[in-house]
Amino acid sequence: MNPTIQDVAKAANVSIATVSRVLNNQPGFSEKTRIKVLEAIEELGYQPNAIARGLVNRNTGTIGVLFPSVSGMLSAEVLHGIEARAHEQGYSVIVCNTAADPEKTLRYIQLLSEKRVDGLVFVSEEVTEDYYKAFQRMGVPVALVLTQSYKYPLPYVKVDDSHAAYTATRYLIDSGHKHIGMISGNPTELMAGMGRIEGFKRALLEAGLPYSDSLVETSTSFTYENGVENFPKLMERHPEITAVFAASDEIAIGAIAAAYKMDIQIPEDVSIIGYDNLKHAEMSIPPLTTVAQPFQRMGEKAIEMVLAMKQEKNTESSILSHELVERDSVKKIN
Amino acid sequence: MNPTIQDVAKAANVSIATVSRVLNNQPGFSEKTRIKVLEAIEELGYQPNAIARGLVNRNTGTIGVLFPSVSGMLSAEVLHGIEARAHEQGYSVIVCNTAADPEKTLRYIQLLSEKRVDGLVFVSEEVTEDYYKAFQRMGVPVALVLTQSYKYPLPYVKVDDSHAAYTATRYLIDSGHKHIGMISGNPTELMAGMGRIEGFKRALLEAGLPYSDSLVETSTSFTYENGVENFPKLMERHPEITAVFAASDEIAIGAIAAAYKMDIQIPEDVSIIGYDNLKHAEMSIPPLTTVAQPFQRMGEKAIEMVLAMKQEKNTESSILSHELVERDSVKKIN
DNA sequence: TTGAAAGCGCTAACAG
DNA sequence: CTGTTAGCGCTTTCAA
Repeated sequence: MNPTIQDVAKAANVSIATVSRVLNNQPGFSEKTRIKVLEAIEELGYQPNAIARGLVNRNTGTIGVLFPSVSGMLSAEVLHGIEARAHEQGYSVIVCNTAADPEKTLRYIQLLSEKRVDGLVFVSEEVTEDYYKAFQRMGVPVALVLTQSYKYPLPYVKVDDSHAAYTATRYLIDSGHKHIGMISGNPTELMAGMGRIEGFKRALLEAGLPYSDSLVETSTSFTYENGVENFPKLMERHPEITAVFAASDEIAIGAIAAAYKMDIQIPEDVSIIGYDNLKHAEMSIPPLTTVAQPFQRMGEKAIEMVLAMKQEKNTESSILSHELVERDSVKKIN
Repeated sequence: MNPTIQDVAKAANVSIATVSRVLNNQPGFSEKTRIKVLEAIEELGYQPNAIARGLVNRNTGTIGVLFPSVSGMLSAEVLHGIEARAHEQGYSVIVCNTAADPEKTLRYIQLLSEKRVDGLVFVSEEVTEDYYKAFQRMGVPVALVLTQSYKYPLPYVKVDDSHAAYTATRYLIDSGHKHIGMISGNPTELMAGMGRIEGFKRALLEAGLPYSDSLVETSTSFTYENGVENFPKLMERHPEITAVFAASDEIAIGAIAAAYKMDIQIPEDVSIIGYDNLKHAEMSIPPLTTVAQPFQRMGEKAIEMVLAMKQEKNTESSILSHELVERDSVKKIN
């Protein structure tokens, strides 16, 4: 058995209340007793029991994180930021992989609720009514990452997808391209999907370039496979295209692979710009020009938000700024 | 305030003991009271407090995981397996990013100890004396992943690196290559580094091919950058080389990038085989032939091990089998 | 500056 | 079948 505060008290010849006081640095003990207690602690190798502490304090010093997928670079980056800031602030994080499954998600929220986590970070998924109800029952702060809710007043952190897509497309236009296509992710993913298409469209229109829906090839998701599959389709329908905006780096890299097979040179024949700036992007051949999302920062910010909400009960959402990362997959033409 | 077991008891007109019984499905209540209690629970929206429960039961249903880096595909995959199996068995997982920093690691172990986690999974790092002492003080099962300890009796799960490296090299030899080089990771990382070099060497020798230390270019780590940096060095020193074994997929992809710049065609001029089979491998151009490590399975196995140790107090380590994944980065010559 | 004692919410004997 | 009660290890009044 681990020694308890009782053992320490006995060894130091004081009451447990006193031990508790020095442990928590609360006023009410002399220097002499402090030393005595500290010595006893040292000698016994005493470690406070965070569980007992949590029971009386009503806080556990842990935050739950819900991901639709924990493998995947994107989640890994966000998690990294979350973990770092959380631990820095004295919190631990419990990770849950919902696999984007509503039932599983609900079970996890329930679980985290029973474990009395002090807050929740919810990543990438849409907040359904069920989820929101569960959040309310928990009564702890919840922050959204890479998603937002129009129905429920939950603060979020993300980039302005539409704006970022605009930036990417604009870069293609400024590089001299006039025939630009897009391989989008799943447009029904309201959060990530629609905004990017919208930004793409706006950039084209604003530049006086013709836009038609056939210019965007929509995928079911944001994967490499989507890229290899859809690039050929897009090029077949619009052979005049000289540049494409991919809604994710994975799609972009898939597109590059497809192009390679079709004997289309990147960027000589067709330019490609990605979205995300994951590790993959710099490792591709050619290195991928892309719009960076600050994933780690998002994770950090999310923690800051839930911690702030614990105090002040409400926080602002934040739109983090994206950044264009120039590498070698876009050719400047004139 | 959340309703407590007291509230439920009151609402159902029974004692808290009875409520506890139906909650835990312990014998000692009639069907009628069961219903009553369940209704009360439903009505109040009662959720058992896992913290209180943990205090009396002396188990928290959580397992701590220590990673040297939480970003990085490799960790993400392992974590995925850990998370999946843990939750399946009713456990949650707390992730800690040690950044391979001894002090930080010690602090985390301490923290997890105070939080009374039921077990620990320790990934990729060497177990120092300090760590081991801390493990002992905690008195909970610890399983090692992707590392092992010769000094301390800690069960581990990994692949046989030497054997896997042998397999990779052998594949190159069987494909007709006679001049084979290697770009290794950090050989001072006893666990991952040495074994792979050893396996490489053995395959060469066994095949009657000449081996010299200059055939292996050692890196400081296992990254993409190491690959781009060291491939040219290796080729300069040994222009006769027609195939190289890279100690990680990232190194391999870096090497491919370097080759691309040097106008060396992969696999026409030089073949490359990787190690790990991360997502990157299939996304590279050309798709990378590599030796797969079952990372997810390792994570699952690690949880199985700590859970088994909770019962039987000792478990065997396990060497998972690697697998050669043929893609397009190795040319068969004759 | 200190200690006694009442919980935090729950489980597990022990009685009935 | 059911209730009473004694803790689990800690924090926090309230007195001394």
